[in-house]
Amino acid sequence: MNEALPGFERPAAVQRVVARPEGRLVSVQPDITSITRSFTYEVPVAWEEDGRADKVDVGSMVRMDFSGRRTAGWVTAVDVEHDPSVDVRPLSKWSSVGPPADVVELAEWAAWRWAGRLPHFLRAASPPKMVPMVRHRPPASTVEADDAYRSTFGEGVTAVRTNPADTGLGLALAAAAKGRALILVPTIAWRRRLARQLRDAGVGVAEYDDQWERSASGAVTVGTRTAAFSPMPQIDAVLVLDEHDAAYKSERTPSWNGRDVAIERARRSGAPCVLASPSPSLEALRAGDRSLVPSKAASRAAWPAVKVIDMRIQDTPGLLTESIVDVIRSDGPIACILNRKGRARMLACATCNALAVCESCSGSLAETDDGALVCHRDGTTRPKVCGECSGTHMKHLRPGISRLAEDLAVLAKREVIEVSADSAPDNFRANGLYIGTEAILHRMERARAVVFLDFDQELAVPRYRAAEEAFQLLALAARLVGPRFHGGRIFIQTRRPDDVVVQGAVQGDPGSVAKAQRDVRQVFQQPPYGAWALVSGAGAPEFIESAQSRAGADGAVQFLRQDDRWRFSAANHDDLLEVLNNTERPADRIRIEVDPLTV
DNA sequence: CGGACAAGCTGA
DNA sequence: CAGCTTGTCCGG
Repeated sequence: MNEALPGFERPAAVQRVVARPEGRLVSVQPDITSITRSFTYEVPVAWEEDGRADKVDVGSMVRMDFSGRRTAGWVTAVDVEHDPSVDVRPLSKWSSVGPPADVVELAEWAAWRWAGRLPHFLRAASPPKMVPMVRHRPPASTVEADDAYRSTFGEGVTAVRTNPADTGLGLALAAAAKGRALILVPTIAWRRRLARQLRDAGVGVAEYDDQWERSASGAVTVGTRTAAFSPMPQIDAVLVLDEHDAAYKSERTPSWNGRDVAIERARRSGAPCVLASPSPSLEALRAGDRSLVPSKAASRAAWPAVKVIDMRIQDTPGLLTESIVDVIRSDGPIACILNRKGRARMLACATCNALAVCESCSGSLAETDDGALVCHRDGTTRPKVCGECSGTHMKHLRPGISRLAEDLAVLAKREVIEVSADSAPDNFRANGLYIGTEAILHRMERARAVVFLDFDQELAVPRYRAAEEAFQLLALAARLVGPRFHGGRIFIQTRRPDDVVVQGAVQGDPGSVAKAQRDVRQVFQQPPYGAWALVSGAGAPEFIESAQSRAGADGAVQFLRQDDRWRFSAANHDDLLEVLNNTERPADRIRIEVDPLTV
């Protein structure tokens, strides 16, 4: 249409093609998610005169004409060969310093590892505002590591089990004592706190990504998952605090994990890497060349006192038992936890109080419309009969939080403050009684006691990581209430008092939980002893079909259909990603989630 | 992603 | 068969 109108020709720049390029040639990845390859451009000869040409390096952020429009991009290679069969256009602008060459390579690795697109990772690695230049500064580390942490940063990867109340400052200082340290934390609040503490201790700190330029100049860098792509010119130590935290995993596609990028980055830099957590993930224990755990006595002392309330032998019905009356009437901030997430209904036998669980997988059973019991995990059904005593009367165990809050107020003889995702108090009163979901544990900084009103719900979640997640909640509660000599107490109401997760907290022994989990995961080849990915979306059926024909009959990758999504599983990531990355993408959208947490 | 162009559809 | 929609390809 435009071409037909006189005087409305396209701008000359768009049509200009360099027939025989005179300047240096570079590869550029356009900042367009669906474009997954680089294209050759010329560095304009005129840039040689004013020094702009010297700034064009791998990672540089530039602008150029691409397919008829002006687009941003990253230089992914310099001094590339001229291919006479394609036109070469000049770069139109040098925009900013970008990620250094090793981070561009790291981003390429991450795109492979999570079957994602390169621009996504390059964005995470890029400055939020344009940076005209970076001056490298020598590391100004005058700190000395505490004796307790002096040998923590050794060769390779070390999984460190911390005390629940450990703020990570000691480890962070030990990392900074090594030189240019990269420190990852799960939340921005933690980043700010730790950066302030390090500054107070005399460490020059950059907070990623707000202080991108400072990070690029070589400062000790603290940040959340994206900081794994920080532009530090050199890395002498990597520290990941609370490495088990699900916040390290991006919930959007590609759902990459900052901890795992940090491990890879440390490996590539030859830097020691410490993965710290009060409840280490099996992934960290497996990735670690060694692990450091406190003695059983020290660990026990660092945990709060844990009181288990056996719900099978309670006289009063409901979740508000006699055993918690004293604590909810006592002083100090008290948190009562009742997770309502997931609408899974649970049933218990009216006669013997046994929880209705699946015989094959011990997932919780819900009641179907026609009165049978169905397992959330594997879908098996059985008649509404108690597995313990053959009783046929079942009671529902799922009161709502608001209802419970009223009863709790009566019982506690004080005001009860309800906390949920959308109604959270700005600050927690020193003497308040709170009830809500596990979000409370993430919001409060300190508590006198934490009461898990219905811990079976955590144990019975139909996911392979249920036990690990349940124990992480207990570790979080342990952090809030502090060690037993501090008076910190946790109350666990459960029908499974002997469960390894509950006993792990009672004994203050996370190791026993990890060991039990490891055995199960190894037998069933679950992560990290196998690699999983979920594929869903409109294009999924087509994708699965070509993936299956590609994987062939040798069976390196298995395919399991779960409703409208498929689970790919393989013995390791190499086998899994070989299929995921080399299977042609269908026209319809698909979502690939490598290492899903909620299966 | 988004422009270019091809092939398919529709109404007179 | 013009005029429009929908689909597929490809970019330096």
